[in-house]
Amino acid sequence: MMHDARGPRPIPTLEMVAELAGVSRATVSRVVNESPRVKPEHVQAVKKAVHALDYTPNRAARSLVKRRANAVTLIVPESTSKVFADPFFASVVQGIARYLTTTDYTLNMVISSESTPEKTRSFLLGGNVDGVLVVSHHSGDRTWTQLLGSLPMVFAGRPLTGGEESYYVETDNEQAAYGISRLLTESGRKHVATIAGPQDMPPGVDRRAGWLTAMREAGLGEELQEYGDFSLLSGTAAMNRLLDRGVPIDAVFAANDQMAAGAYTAIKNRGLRIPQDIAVAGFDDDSFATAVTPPLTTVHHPIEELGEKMARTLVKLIEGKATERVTQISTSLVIRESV
Amino acid sequence: MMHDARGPRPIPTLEMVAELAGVSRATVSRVVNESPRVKPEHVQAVKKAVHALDYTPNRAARSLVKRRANAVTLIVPESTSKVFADPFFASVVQGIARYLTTTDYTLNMVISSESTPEKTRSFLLGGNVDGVLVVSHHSGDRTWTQLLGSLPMVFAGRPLTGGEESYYVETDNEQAAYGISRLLTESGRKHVATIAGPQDMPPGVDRRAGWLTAMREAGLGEELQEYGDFSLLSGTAAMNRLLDRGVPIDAVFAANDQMAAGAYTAIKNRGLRIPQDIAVAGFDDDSFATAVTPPLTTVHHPIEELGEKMARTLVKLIEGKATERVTQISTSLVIRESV
DNA sequence: TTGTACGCGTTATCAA
DNA sequence: TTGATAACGCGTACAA
Repeated sequence: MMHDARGPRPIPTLEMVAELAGVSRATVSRVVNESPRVKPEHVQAVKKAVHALDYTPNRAARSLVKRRANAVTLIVPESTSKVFADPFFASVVQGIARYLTTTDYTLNMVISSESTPEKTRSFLLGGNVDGVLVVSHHSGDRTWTQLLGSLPMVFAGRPLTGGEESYYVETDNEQAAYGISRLLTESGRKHVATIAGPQDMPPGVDRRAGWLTAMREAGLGEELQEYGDFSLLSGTAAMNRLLDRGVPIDAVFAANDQMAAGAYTAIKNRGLRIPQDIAVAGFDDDSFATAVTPPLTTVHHPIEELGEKMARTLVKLIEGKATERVTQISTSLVIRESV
Repeated sequence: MMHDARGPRPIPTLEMVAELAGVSRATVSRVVNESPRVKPEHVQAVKKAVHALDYTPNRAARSLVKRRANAVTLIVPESTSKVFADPFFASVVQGIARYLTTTDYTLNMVISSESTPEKTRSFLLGGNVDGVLVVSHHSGDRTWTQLLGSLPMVFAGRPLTGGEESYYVETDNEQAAYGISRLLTESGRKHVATIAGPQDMPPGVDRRAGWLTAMREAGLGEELQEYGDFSLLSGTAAMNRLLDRGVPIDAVFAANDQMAAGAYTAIKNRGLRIPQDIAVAGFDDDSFATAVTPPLTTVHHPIEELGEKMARTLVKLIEGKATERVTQISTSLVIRESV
């Protein structure tokens, strides 16, 4: 019995398929690309050969002639990556990747290190990529809005700059924040505070606005505001500042779950009970929401879906199909035990 | 004043650079690839032209001739992605991406959806990728170990199968677990329990082993073991089972921070205090470690570094350079307030 | 030290 | 309906 001549299996080419199937390369190409006018028996022969050889088209060769990379790039600003405790990023990527595997676009990631913006820029503009996805908390980083004219781009969340022309997918933060704040006021709470996010990010601004609307509607005061940076510790600090004011507080809406979790610490440290003394509501429904005791009542924010829709929009854009410029993600209330 | 003739800027080619610099394409190519023997003045002229045109080599064309994709793929098994609450994944990717931007490899991600294993396989074997990184909790998924002979691969963590031949980066889980368990015994605790991870994953096995060694060394019993699945809720459940045994417990080592955080809930619900009544130690130093009260004493696990080393190893492998088959990541103790 | 010429694997054009 | 053949942009023997 002979040895297999092992070693790295040579990568099959279109030419090899053609030979095996007894047709020309052109015909194989047509079959592979599902071109209509090919004699059925040839189609069969080619498919059989493709299968036998386990042939996969060479992306590089294809890109070269089609002048298209069939790839989209996900940009992760370095600033985001440092605040990585946040489950947001992973979920968005998840959604993006999952959708893209159903297309034949490849997803590649770059960390836009401040050190080499040049390098990133020319990579993007060098024809290596058909489109760009930007996930950043400081959404719409100036750096990238410049690329807007040159390359299809989709942002996660409404960019602060260039919002009029750019494509993005966003949650209706204001509406959702309003909804959960109302939950607080309607349950009879009279002194409803908020721990708002940074006011230089849309989610920070909008979630605060939603709270504000609910307060006005309920005829409650607007004084009980403090700001955090979406981190857990900042939530604790903000809650402490609120409690230090010495005025009654019987509920608080935090602009995300991490800050809500932080608020728990401050509240419990003063011997106050959740929700009996102070009701707490959050936003995002991330892993922190169930990590705390009592489990947090919050806004369910389908982040993976956000990623998926970003990718879907980008692909349409690349292929020149009609697409909404802004896509809304819908949220829902998750009632747990903190209100 | 004339209008700029805007519109999508044509992508500059090597040929255009050559023309502008007044040399042949071959010379430009040599300059771009830092080939030594080029007349200095030509080098200057070419560099100038490259800059003027903002020229970037076309990856596709380059791949085609070099028969190399200059790309590595990160595989995320779908099973991992469903348990996405875990900060582990994001950090690993972070580390990988950050390192790769310093090389000229591109990082692309695929979710290995169970639905299309074929597609993934032929993508990988089709010459579109020079190497593969696998990040999975059930490390060394059978699916991928099959590729071992055909493509350079690096795993996050020691694979359960194929561990003898594959390249991987891992934390010395056992040593670290031993270290933090000793912290418990040496502080005078006499009834030290563990909430171990699943015994079908190396981190689960090894962290438990480390605890066991510490117990034996201290002459303490080995009975106080319960298992979780690394999730927060499983931590609570396991701790409850331990407490329900009705025997004394004055310390517990959880195999990760999430389970430790879960244990907090169970402990507090019984009116016990941390660390006065029960000391708690975790593993990973992830965001949960500081999210809980009191802050968790744990093992600092530099996950981003793990990602970086994976990428570094893979690149060496691809380029045929010598590399250790297994790389160890070192940990350290983080003393907070739970012990 | 430089340039010419060929080939990488694929698709597109055109003639048959 | 098919098959030659010419690009696509680049690297690299080889010759000069």
